[in-house]
Amino acid sequence: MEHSADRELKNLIKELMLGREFAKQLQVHINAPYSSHDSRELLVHKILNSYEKVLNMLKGNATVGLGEGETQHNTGTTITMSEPHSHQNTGLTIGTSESPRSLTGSPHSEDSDREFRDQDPTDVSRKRKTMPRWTKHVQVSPGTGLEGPLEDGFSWRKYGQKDILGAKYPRGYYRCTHRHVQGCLATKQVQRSDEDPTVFEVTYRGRHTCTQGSEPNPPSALAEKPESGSQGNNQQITSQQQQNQQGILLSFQRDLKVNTTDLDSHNQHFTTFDFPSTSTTKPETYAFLPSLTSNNFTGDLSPPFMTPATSGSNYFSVSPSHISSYAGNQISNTSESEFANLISAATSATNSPTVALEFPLGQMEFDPNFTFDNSGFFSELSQIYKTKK
DNA sequence: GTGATTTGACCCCC
DNA sequence: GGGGGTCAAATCAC
Repeated sequence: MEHSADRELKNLIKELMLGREFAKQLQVHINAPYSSHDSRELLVHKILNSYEKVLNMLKGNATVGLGEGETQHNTGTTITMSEPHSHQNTGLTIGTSESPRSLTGSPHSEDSDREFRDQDPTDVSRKRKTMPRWTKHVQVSPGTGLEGPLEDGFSWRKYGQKDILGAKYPRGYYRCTHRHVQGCLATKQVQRSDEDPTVFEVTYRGRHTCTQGSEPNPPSALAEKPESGSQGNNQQITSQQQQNQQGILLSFQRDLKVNTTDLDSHNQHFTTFDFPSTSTTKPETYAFLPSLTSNNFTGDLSPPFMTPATSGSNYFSVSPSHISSYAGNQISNTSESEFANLISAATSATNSPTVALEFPLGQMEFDPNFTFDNSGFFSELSQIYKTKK
């Protein structure tokens, strides 16, 4: 079994190294004016594929459920992450094998779902099943006139509304505005609560694969228009999304409360986030994922945690220097430090939540200056991984 | 003119 | 077969 673990670990490392190589290539492309959008997308796709393989490997070995009604409680809004295969909010094995299908799809297609379905119906079915879901309960202040829950930092486009059996109010269906351009598959559903019309149940599905870097929003968009129609969840960190984070924070501070009642009891290994009720924390200290397609990495490595708005996203933040150092490193380190770097790169290269949640981060103590290229951390991580076998 | 929303219809999954 | 999710044409708003 030990040998098996070693072998799997080597496979993990191998796959991560592959991903890192793609990331390096991507970095070159990002900085190269001649690089085409398609080639960058292809690289992103390769990277994601690589990391998803890793995540699947990890899932098979270190699956950790958050348990029923996994929530995070801080100020009042309830966030519930759902088992991807289940339509019930019964728990979470955070992680999805879904790949950003539209990254390779034709961006001109309005109907990306159907197009994809035509390509591989079976896969679509699987993707739909494995699409990560998480739900927020958002209370709006009466009299705000808001019919839908709040901007949350992303731009959404409504594509449907349907009356739901047994529900007083229709359910609204939204998808990412960048779906066509960037193939972002993030969607959300907004359902007003029967019991309390001021409460909206917002169910997010899928991850934001949009970088939004290719069409940056005005930096002040959120700050100046906090009540704008843009809504959504956060999955990646780009320059724009960092701004989005501010909007998210403002939004959550204003309207949301995070219920983490059951979280600790279900998994004490998790690094729980502490969502501040006041806005003294820098947005970038929240763990939003640096986008691969943006070289505008920001953020220090403040304590990693996940914000409700990033449920289903990474909660590692990586500093630019770290990223660049990864890209510049030769693969010549010890296996553990290499693993450390790779994991770090991996966590920065995918917005899948799997890595973060399936590593018992809580066993490590994070200090405010912690960095993920800390080889000690990954040495321990590697050790934990082995002992779980 | 362009982009967002509405809404009836269609498709898929349970 | 029914319900939920999505599509896409029509309509609206800017």
